[in-house]
This record gives sequence, C-alpha cells and structure tokens, in this order.
Amino acid sequence: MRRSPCCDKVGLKKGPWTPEEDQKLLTFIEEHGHGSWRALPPKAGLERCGKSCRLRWINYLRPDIKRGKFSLQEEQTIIQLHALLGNRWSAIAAHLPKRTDNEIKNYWNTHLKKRLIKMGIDPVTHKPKTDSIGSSTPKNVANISHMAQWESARLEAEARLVRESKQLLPSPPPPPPVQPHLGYTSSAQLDDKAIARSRRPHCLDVLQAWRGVVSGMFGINKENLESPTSTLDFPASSLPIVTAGFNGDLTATLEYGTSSGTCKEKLEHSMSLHELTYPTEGAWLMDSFRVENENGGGITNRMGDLADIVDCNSTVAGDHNLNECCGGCSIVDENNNYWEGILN
DNA sequence: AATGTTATCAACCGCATTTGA
DNA sequence: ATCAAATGCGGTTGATAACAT
Repeated sequence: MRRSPCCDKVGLKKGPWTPEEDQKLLTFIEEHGHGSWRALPPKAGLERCGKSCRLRWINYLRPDIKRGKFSLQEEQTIIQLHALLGNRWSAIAAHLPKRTDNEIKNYWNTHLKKRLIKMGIDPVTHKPKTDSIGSSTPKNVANISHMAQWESARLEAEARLVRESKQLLPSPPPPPPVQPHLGYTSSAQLDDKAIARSRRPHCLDVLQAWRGVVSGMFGINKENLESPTSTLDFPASSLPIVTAGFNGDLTATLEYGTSSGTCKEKLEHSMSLHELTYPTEGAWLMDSFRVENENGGGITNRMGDLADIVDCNSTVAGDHNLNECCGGCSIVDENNNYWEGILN
C-alpha cells in the first residue's frame, strides 16, 4: 500500500504563527509527541502543513532552545566551525547546545559574515581576501592583518575570561569520565561514545589559523605590529627558538588539563597527531601545545581551547586522533610558518 | 514628523536524502 | 528494487523594527 499523498496546501495557513497556534502545537506535542508531522496538524487542530509545524517546533517552541544574544564563546565556535564545515548549519548547530541551525545561519549572515568581510577576511575561505593583498599598500595590508589579530585576540581573550570566571564558580561541571585505554571498542563503549559526542563541546583554533595565514601570507613580522595585549601572543619565556624551520621529526607535547601526550611526525606544513597517546577520552582544556625540533628547540603556544579526545583506539591501530570536528591545533613559528594539527 | 534605508529573523521554498510500502 | 511520501537541510524572502536623513 502506497502512502497517501502529501498535504495539499490549499486552504492551509501561512505566515507568522499566532500565540493560539503555538499553544495548540505545544499542547499537542507535550501530550502526544510529534510522531508524524504530516498527521499532526489536523489532530492538533491546526490549519498548517506538517512542514510548517515541524519548523515552528524545531526553531521556536522546543523547550530546550536558548534564545537571545550569542555569547562570545558561541561566536567564536561558530566562526571556527564554519571555517571547517562551511554552510553546514545543522552540523554547526549540533555543536552549539540549545541553538538552532536557523538561528545560527541568521546570525552568521547578519553579524559574523559582515564582521569578517569588514576585517578583510573572506567569509567563505576564512582567509584574507586575495584582492586586498594585490591592491593594498603594505600599510593597508598590515592594518588588515592587525584587525584580524585584534578581532581574534579579542574573542579569544574574552572567551578565556568567561571560562576563567566560570572556573571560580562553586560547583563546576564534573570532568569527563576517565575510561581505561583499551585496545578495542565494545558496543557499550560505542554507546558511550555516541553520548559523549552528543554532549561534548567542540572547538577549533581557526582564529589562530587566521593569524597564521594572515601573518604568513603577508610576510609580516608580528613584532613589527602593534600587538594587542592578548593571550594569543607567545609568552616571552617561550619565544620561538627553532632555527631550522622544523626540519626532521617533530615532537609535540600536548597538555590537556592533567593529561598529556606526545606525537612524532611531520607532514609538509601540517602536523598529524599520529602516535599520540591519551590516557582518556573526553573533553579537556588544552593548556598548551608545544612543538620541538630534534635540536631541542621549540615553541609553546597557549591554546586555552577545549579539545576533544575521542577514538583513542581508532580505525588504525596505534593512531590517536583529535576528533573529526576539532581541527586540532594551529601554531605560527617565528618565521611565520603556519602549522596545523590535522585530522587523520 | 515623514520618509527612506538598513538590519533582523521567522518562515517559506525547493531540493536532496531517507524511509517504508 | 522501485518509487512516492516524509523528513531534513540550506538558500532566500518578506514583514517588521531600528536607525538615518
């Protein structure tokens, strides 16, 4: 038996929802769940098509929706995720609890996109616009770079302040569960992973990447810039001492809260986080990311972002990845080379 | 105060994918 | 395996608010 035809749209109401309609939909879903959206409107006494009801519920009536101004942390997350995922709003929304894809999309189009454009950054590629490179004077180029740094530094620093202020609260959220590092994945573990993935915070360091790209592409020595006071700057005690541009193997030490790991491998201008051993899965506050060459030189970059460690025993034995969303880490060495921890 | 312009965001539309008869 | 319905997603529109002239 074939399904009955889709709702004919004759006589169905369109346009803004009235409070009465909202109440009908809310009451019905609270009592019966939504089940089939197509069948819902007549049952709920609504002269709307199921699609419209679904949209209204998902984007407005759901109880687990946060509305109102986006926090700096959320802004940063959206920018970072957009750099990785593009206009995949539902995927981005999946990493921003209580925000809808529609809301994020609107916020991107009305706020964030414009902000990037204003900064001379292509909102599609998240890189400085090439035409501005070609047509701008060195001074303008420096200004664009500087603006990008300012903006990234501002977001980063303010987000950090928020985090730090949260840490002062009396009852911080519990740390991620510590799991034994086993060589296999059971179905129960998979379930736990699925739950962990749905709950985990996500972040990338694309703002750092901007900085790297900006300074790298423009060939600007950041010391020549009026650097904003920013947590993004390398601390004086760990200024780059690398001399050979990372020739040879690299050893990276990553510290996640109380945990740490190391990796060795170099791939052109990216660094794969192979052979990295993590004691546990979960989300960790990434305190620092240090890369050293074989001569013992190295740089430390304070990250301050949350990094997720998942799939400790992933498809390739012995490889340990940052999760598929988190692009890992990006750093800029003293020669303005841009380094990025990539996904495997 | 009137008018024009810009910003915002809820909602719609069409297409792609998934589901299930 | 097929195909239409159902669902989900992203682009776009349009009503309204806010702001500028």
